[in-house]
Amino acid sequence: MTKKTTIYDIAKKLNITAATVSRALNKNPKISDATKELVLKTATEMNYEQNKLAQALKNGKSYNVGVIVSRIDSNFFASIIRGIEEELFNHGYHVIICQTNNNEKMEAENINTLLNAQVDGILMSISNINIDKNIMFKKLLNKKIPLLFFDRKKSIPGISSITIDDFSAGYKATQHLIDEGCKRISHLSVDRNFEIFRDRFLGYKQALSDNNIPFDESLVIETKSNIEAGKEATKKLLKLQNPPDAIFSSSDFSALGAIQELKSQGIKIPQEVCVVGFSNEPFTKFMELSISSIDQSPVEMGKTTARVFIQQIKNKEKHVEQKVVLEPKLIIRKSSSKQNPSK
Amino acid sequence: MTKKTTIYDIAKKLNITAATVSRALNKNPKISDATKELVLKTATEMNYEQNKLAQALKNGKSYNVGVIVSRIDSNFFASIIRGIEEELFNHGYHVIICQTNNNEKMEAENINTLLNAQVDGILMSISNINIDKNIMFKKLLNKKIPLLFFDRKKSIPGISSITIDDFSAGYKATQHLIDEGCKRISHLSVDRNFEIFRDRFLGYKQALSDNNIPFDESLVIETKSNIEAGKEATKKLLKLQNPPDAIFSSSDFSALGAIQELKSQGIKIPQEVCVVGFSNEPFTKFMELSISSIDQSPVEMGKTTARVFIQQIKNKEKHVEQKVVLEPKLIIRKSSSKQNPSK
DNA sequence: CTGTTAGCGCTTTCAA
DNA sequence: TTGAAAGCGCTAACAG
Repeated sequence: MTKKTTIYDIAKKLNITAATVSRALNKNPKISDATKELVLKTATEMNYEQNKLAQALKNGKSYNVGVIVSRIDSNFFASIIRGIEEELFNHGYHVIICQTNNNEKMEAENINTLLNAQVDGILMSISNINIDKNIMFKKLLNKKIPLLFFDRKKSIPGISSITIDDFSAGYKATQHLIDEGCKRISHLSVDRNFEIFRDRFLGYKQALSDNNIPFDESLVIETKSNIEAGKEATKKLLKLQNPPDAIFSSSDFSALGAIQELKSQGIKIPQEVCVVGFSNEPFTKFMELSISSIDQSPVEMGKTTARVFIQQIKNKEKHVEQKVVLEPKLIIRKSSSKQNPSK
Repeated sequence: MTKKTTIYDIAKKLNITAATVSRALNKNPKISDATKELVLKTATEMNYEQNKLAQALKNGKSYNVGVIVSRIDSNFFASIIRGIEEELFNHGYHVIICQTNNNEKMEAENINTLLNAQVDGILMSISNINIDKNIMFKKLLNKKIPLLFFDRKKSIPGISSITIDDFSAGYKATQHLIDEGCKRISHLSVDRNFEIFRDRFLGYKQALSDNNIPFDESLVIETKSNIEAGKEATKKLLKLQNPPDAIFSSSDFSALGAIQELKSQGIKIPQEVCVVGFSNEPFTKFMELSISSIDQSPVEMGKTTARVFIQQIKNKEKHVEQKVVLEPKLIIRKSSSKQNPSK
């Protein structure tokens, strides 16, 4: 519980000046090896600890990075953050996390407090904030600190983003279902104001078109990303005159709901209806009837986001806009393997 | 991209002094409402943003709290962090997350960088650090900033902890299996150097004893917390002369492994063997054969941890040691419901 | 109710 | 190679 030792204490003890101590500690080449060593030694002796705060104030660099997500207790975001943290830690940065619950007000508030905290950058999966009107967001854009989007992005000139190719993901999933012999493929979509969900939908549509399967509006239902919603949507689909023989869901949770509903109505999966989800949530693999899904390699996405951030920090002025697009992986499991249901 | 405005800029514009501006901004009661209003107004006009760094340096309070866990991409820890963040946000604190991967070196390093970053407190789920020998940890204990344990604690005088009653959890799970009519209950344990795993084991043992069921060493296997380990352990158990009719696992993942192994050997669950896991991971609920488990209410645990931290910060000197013990909830699902397998 | 002054701990010109 | 001095932006004690 002793008083903190500062560079002044070290300086006094060594009869040198604080500036020299500072330089020695920072391995400044203009300091003689002798004093360097001496300073380092006494520093540890006196239990000296660098005060990053003072350093940050002086240098205008806090070595803190803000990460904004809707919620952290989703495997997808948690994995991204894991990637970010691991990568950034190696560069001496700390990660401050903020949750928005998809609430615009919270998004703005988080940006605000992060800016006040003088973070060196903000990495965010953007949700409902209005990028044209929101004052906080505009303020953020005017800052010199890098802003990066991951997963959920908005297209803004000069702003980098790290995403997966959601169009390709939608396409792959749909093509796979077609390859399995499905003819009437329905799609459980989520709010298509989000680019990611719109792109998945467009990929789905394109795959149909490329295979000369007519697009049927009634087979597309926009719903929430949860089990109950998946059930409800599936109920509706099954009431159609001509019900689907496959469901591609933009969410693993609604895919699970769909499966539960299908089962409860005695419909065989995958024989009668194939199902593919999205995100490769852990549970999809664990189910007895394992669920096919799209893997977004979230840890990799996080690491990449961190790397791009580091690049931008290093390059100072020339913040080249980077649009990194990771390729999604289709994971085929039982819920959509007619050929080889033992898979 | 304009230069940051400081309180000095505001002061100059208003022909008052920076101190007054500071006071006005901080709603100091000794400032006239007139100037207060004026300052606030010009502050927003000039796009003023408080620099928390300077404030922190001056006050010795960063309003940052460090949270150390083994990994963030586990539903349990992610949920705890969710709770912590939500609660702390309301008090103006930010959460810096660190992952250790159960590695002592990383644990120490994280403590070190967090202290350098001048966090106002450290909330951690401790794993392998040696509290008697590790220099960094001792340094931490000598600090005036609060240290709190959640979930995985060590008993240290003066240090508060927020845990669940793991003994009770082990007891409840075992008692439930006994109530289901199981006679030979095995236990998949994890490294019992951790208090939590030891306590679960002890609860298990106590329940057996209270029900006059002899404790059989051969039914207890210490294993890792993953599917493969669960399978392996179960294989061993099934080779016993007198195999178990129930498995209580300290981990949902090894419980899942156990279930997979049992099934592959054609053993009926729960009719022939009942299974109870631990942690109430999301997947346990989603399985067709849903898995009974112990819910640790992680979000609540996080919120409670945050609240205790806030208390300690407010009470300054009198850091009363608090040992909050939350009651675990047994969630009975299909994997252990002989009576009512439809449950 | 407001101004003056000093300082949190560190870095960084400028000089020597 | 090192020292002296100023300042990052803010707050608090003291004075008026």
